[in-house]
Amino acid sequence: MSADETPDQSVPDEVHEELMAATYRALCAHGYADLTMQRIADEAGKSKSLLHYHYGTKQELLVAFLGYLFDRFEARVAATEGDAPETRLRVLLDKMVPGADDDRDYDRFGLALNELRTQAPYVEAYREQIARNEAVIRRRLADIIREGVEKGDFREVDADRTASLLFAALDGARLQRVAVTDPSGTETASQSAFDAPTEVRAALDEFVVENLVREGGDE
Amino acid sequence: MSADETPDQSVPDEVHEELMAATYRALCAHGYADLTMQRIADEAGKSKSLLHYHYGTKQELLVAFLGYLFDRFEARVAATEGDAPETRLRVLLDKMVPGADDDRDYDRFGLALNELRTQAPYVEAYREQIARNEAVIRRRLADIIREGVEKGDFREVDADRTASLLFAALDGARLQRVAVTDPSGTETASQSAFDAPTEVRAALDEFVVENLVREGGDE
DNA sequence: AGTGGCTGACTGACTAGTCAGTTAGTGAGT
DNA sequence: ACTCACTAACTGACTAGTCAGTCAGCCACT
Repeated sequence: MSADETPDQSVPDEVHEELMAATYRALCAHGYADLTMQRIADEAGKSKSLLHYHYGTKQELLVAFLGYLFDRFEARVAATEGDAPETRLRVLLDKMVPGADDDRDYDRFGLALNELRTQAPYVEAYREQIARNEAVIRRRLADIIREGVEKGDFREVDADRTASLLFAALDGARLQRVAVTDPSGTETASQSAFDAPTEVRAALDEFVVENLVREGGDE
Repeated sequence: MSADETPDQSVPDEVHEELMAATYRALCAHGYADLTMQRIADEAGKSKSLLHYHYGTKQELLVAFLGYLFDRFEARVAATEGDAPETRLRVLLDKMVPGADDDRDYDRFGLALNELRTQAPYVEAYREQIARNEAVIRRRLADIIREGVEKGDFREVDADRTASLLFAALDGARLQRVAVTDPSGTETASQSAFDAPTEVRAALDEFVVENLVREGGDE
């Protein structure tokens, strides 16, 4: 089935799921820089050797993990198919920058994922996997915008370019929140009471979404 | 106990400059994850012990380095003072996302700096320094926009919010370019011939800057 | 009785940080 | 001018610790 990215070794689905979930938890708990095979093993309640047994190297395990994440994201996004472009756009944007109401440790995870991503330029296997994932997401954004333009809901804009802006801005916003936010909960520095993702979402709505949507005929 | 908490004062200017430059080069060459005291020392042609002698720990050395970077950026930005808001805005944006024509290893450095930044949530000393730096940059953006609004060059927008969007978008763009770009020069994956920063700059010009600049009466 | 899933003990490579000691320079007393 | 005392800059060798990856063998099946 979806045990696609691990070519030779057929990891039993049940074990695979368990180890991927353990990797997720370990990333949330320790971040990528302090992620060790031992910590993942501890999180799974299994031995470190088992990880090597199933995935070979740490790098291969993490590539498998990226594939696992991608599958999950795709599944979530596919659920919105069929809705109106504007709705789908807003939902997708919300999905990419979870508000404070969302999953508590999503922040910690997004943080760790960003760490992992910064390693992409140095690790070809990461780079491939990540580039593939992001290209698909960006394409989805562009498709939604294109659909909106065709249906007449949106102004005639360059869909790819607009998608790039949205993607980049949200990405940057997430990065900023994450960089300034202390995961232990304490508020830091002088510039508090300022939430980058919220600000950016508001600005995007003002400049892009509102600007995109044609006057008249909604709701 | 010789190594004190105040590196900038205790380290002789000449040596400080040399070691900071060596740190810069070491970051370009190896990235943050593979940055070791030995590599910095090698780059400086000095011993590893010297780094510890002057800065105490690796963390303190890197905090000093962030301060060094910040000073340099401030100096560069201050040079544009006095120009028209629109010009200053465009120049500053260009400065934040260097085109392909710019410094060759700026890409590699920006990459390493992103790595370092992702460690901010885990290292309070980094977080403080980085938050301080970014707050000042964002404030500069906002000031320029505010000035533009006051002079009547720009539409009446929320300066802080707009600055946040610009900052976040450019940040995300830089991150994306960097994540997909292979530092060794080889083109990767299918999605080539697409430069995120360029796309985003274009989109920002379309949605924000053009939108910002007054062209006679509208609204 | 043999195979796949799994483990504990181990290794080799590597790293931040320490420490005793060297070198070069400065200034004071004679 | 020549020691002597002191100090800052600097180094090589070392410690203590971490980590990915290996390997011989255990256990539960069939």
